[in-house]
Amino acid sequence: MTRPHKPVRLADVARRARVSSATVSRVLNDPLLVSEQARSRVFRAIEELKWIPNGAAKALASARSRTVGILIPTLGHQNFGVLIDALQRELSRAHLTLLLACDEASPERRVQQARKMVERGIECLVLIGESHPPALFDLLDAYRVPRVITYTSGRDRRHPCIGFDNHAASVQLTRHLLSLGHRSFGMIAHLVEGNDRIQQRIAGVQETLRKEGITIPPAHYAQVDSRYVTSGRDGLRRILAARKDRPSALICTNDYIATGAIIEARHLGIAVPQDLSIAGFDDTDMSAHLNPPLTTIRVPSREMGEAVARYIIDYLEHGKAQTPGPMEAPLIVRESTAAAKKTTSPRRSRGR
Amino acid sequence: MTRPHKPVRLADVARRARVSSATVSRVLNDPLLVSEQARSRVFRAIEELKWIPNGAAKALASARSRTVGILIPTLGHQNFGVLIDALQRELSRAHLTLLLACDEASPERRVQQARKMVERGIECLVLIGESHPPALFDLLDAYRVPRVITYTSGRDRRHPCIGFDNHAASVQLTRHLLSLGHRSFGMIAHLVEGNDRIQQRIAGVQETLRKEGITIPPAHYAQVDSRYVTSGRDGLRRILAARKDRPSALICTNDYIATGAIIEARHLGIAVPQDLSIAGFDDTDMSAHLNPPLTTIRVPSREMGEAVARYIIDYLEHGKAQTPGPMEAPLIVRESTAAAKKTTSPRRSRGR
DNA sequence: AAAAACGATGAAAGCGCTTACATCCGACCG
DNA sequence: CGGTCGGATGTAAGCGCTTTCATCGTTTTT
Repeated sequence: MTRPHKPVRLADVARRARVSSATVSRVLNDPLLVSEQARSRVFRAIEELKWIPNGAAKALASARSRTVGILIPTLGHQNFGVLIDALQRELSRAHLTLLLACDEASPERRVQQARKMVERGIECLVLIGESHPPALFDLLDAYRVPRVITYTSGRDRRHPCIGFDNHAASVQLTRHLLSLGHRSFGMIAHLVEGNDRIQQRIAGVQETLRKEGITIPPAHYAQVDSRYVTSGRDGLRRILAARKDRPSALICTNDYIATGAIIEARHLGIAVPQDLSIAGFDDTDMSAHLNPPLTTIRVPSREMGEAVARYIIDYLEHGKAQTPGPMEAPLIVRESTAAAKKTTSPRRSRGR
Repeated sequence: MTRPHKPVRLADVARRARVSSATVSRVLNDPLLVSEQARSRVFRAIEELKWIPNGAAKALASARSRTVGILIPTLGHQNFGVLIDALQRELSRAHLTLLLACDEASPERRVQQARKMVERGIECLVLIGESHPPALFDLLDAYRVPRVITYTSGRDRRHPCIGFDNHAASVQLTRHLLSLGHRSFGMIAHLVEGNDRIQQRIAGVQETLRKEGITIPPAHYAQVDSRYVTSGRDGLRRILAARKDRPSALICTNDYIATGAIIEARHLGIAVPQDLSIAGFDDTDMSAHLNPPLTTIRVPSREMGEAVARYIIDYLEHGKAQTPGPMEAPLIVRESTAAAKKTTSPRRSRGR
């Protein structure tokens, strides 16, 4: 049942190299403390014995696990994959390993996963977004586990955040559509409980429109339950079925959904962007290649992953830690958005 | 620098519950050994003290890390994400945590990552595909680390494999095209060093064609270097530029590439499937929604992740372990493939 | 030349758990 | 009623490292 023990231990190496175990340990952790001579004997002994140190013992004795945890909603979303990919690569350069857990559905299970990780001794926990059950943060506080939040630049200043401003990006996107003369908007949003990033994107749109005296009629607002292509198709169909008039611009909370909307539009014979402008959020691999190419916000996944890693390494190894400012999430204008056809309904006066 | 110590230890719980430390440990690991009374006192004490056991100490004392490692080429590919997602969810139900490392590029670095994991005491390593540096397997052997290989059903019987037969699936796909009357084939392949799965897919196509006396002319075989959409576009462009005649069917080694090919075809005014049939491999989220929907092989990512988890749990917890047989990777016929136009060049006689 | 300082090393005490092994106690047996 | 058994518990010896502190030559200082 139990894995048979590998018998080589640090003590064996010490014996072989004719030094004390303390010296072997020093060779590994602070080589300069040891004389050239002893050091090379130790290295040779390690080689010869093919010794691999026991991480658990190391962690126990040093109170350092050299492990970082990440709690992610899902790995089905390419952007998260890219982020983690970058994060892991960077961390590994500092000899830190990544403990991964996925959980979107239940906040309680999320706390449980976090507890498991604390038990594992993670030295830092990476979280996506700010909205997590208080119990989760309490846990981290109680055990003094540093945390870093990513994929958002953070609304409240309670935690270190490394990411971009979902709200601002959303505002920018909306302004783009407004500047093209659009006055009638639709939206397809995937709203998962406690997904603050999406909420901010939605809020960004609505607030910006409200300033222009525009609201999205309920019938033109489709709430869907998955983040994938199908939802975009469903969403658009629902919006078109709801009323006889149709929005001239459609904003989707991510690119998968926007892709679905573009696809469905073509299916229904609606010309994009002539009859309907469509915009997304994320800039997926595919987005530039759609027909028409999708106007969207480019989310800096890789950059976030790398920045998070740098932050963690600085914090853990050098004690100092500085979150970089909010990152750029630029608007990428492509051909899925275009000027609105000349207004058919009387222009409302500007609000405010 | 070092994280301040959380002072609650098992001994504190023992004291509070008025039992020995052994009893506390037993409550956690084998509750039935302990009387109802003592047990509940211990549980209460744990509650009150908010004790979280120290995983490193646990691992050291028990020689069990309850940790599983996975080495993955990249997280940028949705299918890998889905696989890991499923794997992690299942493992966590058995209180096993997942250590993740990504590395595609360098085989040496892969071995290094594996070494790190062995140091961490992983009880099993999950690998994608069979082709890895011998040093990697030597390492696992030396430390008696069980392994399971996935994303392939395995050619050599040296390791437990849980996956599907890339070669067979590829044959099936090719036969489909042949049965539609195609005789002139092109291929876009992304060939990464030591990617056995892709090699098998390619071999499956070529062998099947050869049996019909067909070979893919070098000019119609585009080797690309990324697995993403852009490569598909580039690949198709290259193929079309190379000769004046054009294949009637195009096989791509994955769906991202096939997607790119479809997109580029439309761009160039080539009708799919009338002028060119295109097939992929993977069945991405998008594939069913492309225009036209993509004929492909459905890769059972989620199923593989779950099956791998089950296998590991059985092996680790119950000692017995049985790999399920090869999994289904069905051909999904959609509209991107159709009957070849009536042959324009004289039909070759059947080979062999 | 004695004192002080330093660099290299070793001895040994943990780190916080698990797990033989020993012990105790009441139930059950002949 | 003494002896045996078995369940519940405690004692204490590790698990394989790190790290403090002491030790011991060697330099450097005064």
